[in-house]
Amino acid sequence: MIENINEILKKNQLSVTDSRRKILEMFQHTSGALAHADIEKQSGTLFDRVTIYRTLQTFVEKGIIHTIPTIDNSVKYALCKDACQAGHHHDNHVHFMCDECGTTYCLNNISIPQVQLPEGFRSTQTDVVVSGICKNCND
Amino acid sequence: MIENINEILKKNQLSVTDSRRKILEMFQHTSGALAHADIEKQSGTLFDRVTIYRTLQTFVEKGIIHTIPTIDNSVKYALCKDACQAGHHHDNHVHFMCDECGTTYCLNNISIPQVQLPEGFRSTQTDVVVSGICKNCND
DNA sequence: ATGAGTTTGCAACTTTGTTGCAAAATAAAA
DNA sequence: TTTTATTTTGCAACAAAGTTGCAAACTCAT
Repeated sequence: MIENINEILKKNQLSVTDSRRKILEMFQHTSGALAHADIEKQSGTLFDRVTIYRTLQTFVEKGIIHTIPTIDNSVKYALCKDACQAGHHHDNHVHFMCDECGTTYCLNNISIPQVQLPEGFRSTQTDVVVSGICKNCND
Repeated sequence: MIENINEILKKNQLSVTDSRRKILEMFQHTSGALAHADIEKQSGTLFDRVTIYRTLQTFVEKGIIHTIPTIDNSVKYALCKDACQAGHHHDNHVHFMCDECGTTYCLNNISIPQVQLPEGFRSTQTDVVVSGICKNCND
C-alpha cells in the first residue's frame, strides 16, 4: 500500500520538488533497498548527482529512509516502516543480501532476539545482516 | 594469546614481508576492528597506501581477516577466529559500534540465535551490528 | 649467490562523496 | 495573482577513497 508522496513530504516539512517525489517513489516501488548508484541509473540525467546525495541525506535526517549496513560496505537505503518513523529511534532491522546478484531484501517481519551485551554497553539499535543466496538466484 | 605471525603467513602461502607482518601484528594487538585509515595512521609513511589496500585484500581472500558491516558504512576489518579460518566459511559475528567514539568491538562469545528465512533463501553468514554507547563513553 | 616469482611504490586514474554559490523553484504573504 | 522570502537545485571545483599498470625491490627456493 503506497502512501501519498506529497503527504509524506509535507508531514516532514519538506518542500515538494520533482527530485524528492521521484526518489521517494522509487523507494515505494521497490521491495528491497536502493544504493545511490541505483537511483542515479534509474533517473538518468533527470537530476544532478549532488541532488541525489542531498535528497538521501535529507530523507535519512527526517527518518523517511534509513541506511543499511552491508558486508561489502556499499551504502544502501531503505524506507522506514511506521515503527521507526520518530526520527531518532530505537529500532531493529533484518536484511538479506544476496552474494550473487547483490540485491538487498528487507525482512521486516522477522523478530530479532535481544543480544546480551557486556557490562557498561548500552544499545540503541540492532541490525542483522544475513548473507547468502536469494530465492531468485537459487532457482 | 598471539599466534606466530610468520606461521600464519606461511600457512596461507604468502611471502613474509614487512607490511604483512606489521599489519597482521596490528590486528593481533587490538581487541576491536581496524579501518584502512587506522592502519595508515599507525604505520605513518612506512608503507604505501596502495600496499595497505592490497594487503587487506589478500588477508580477506585468505580468510585471515574479515570485513565488518557498519551502519555508517565505513569499511572495517577484524581478525578471523579459528572457527572461520577455512576461507569460504559459514560463520556468525556480533559487533558493537559506539555512536560516540566510533570504536568497533568484536563480541565473539555471544551466540546469535538462528534467523528464520523465507522459502528459497539460503544463508551462509549472519552478522549482527549493535549500535549504541560503549563502556568507555558511558563512564 | 643466482634466478624465477612475488610484492612494493609510484604515478595516474576512477569512483564516491562534499562544499560554496548563483540561478531556479517553491511556499507564503500581499 | 503578483510579489517577496525561503528553500532547493545544478554547476564547478574540490576532497577522499579505492584501483590499475608497471618498473624496481624484495622473497624464496635452488
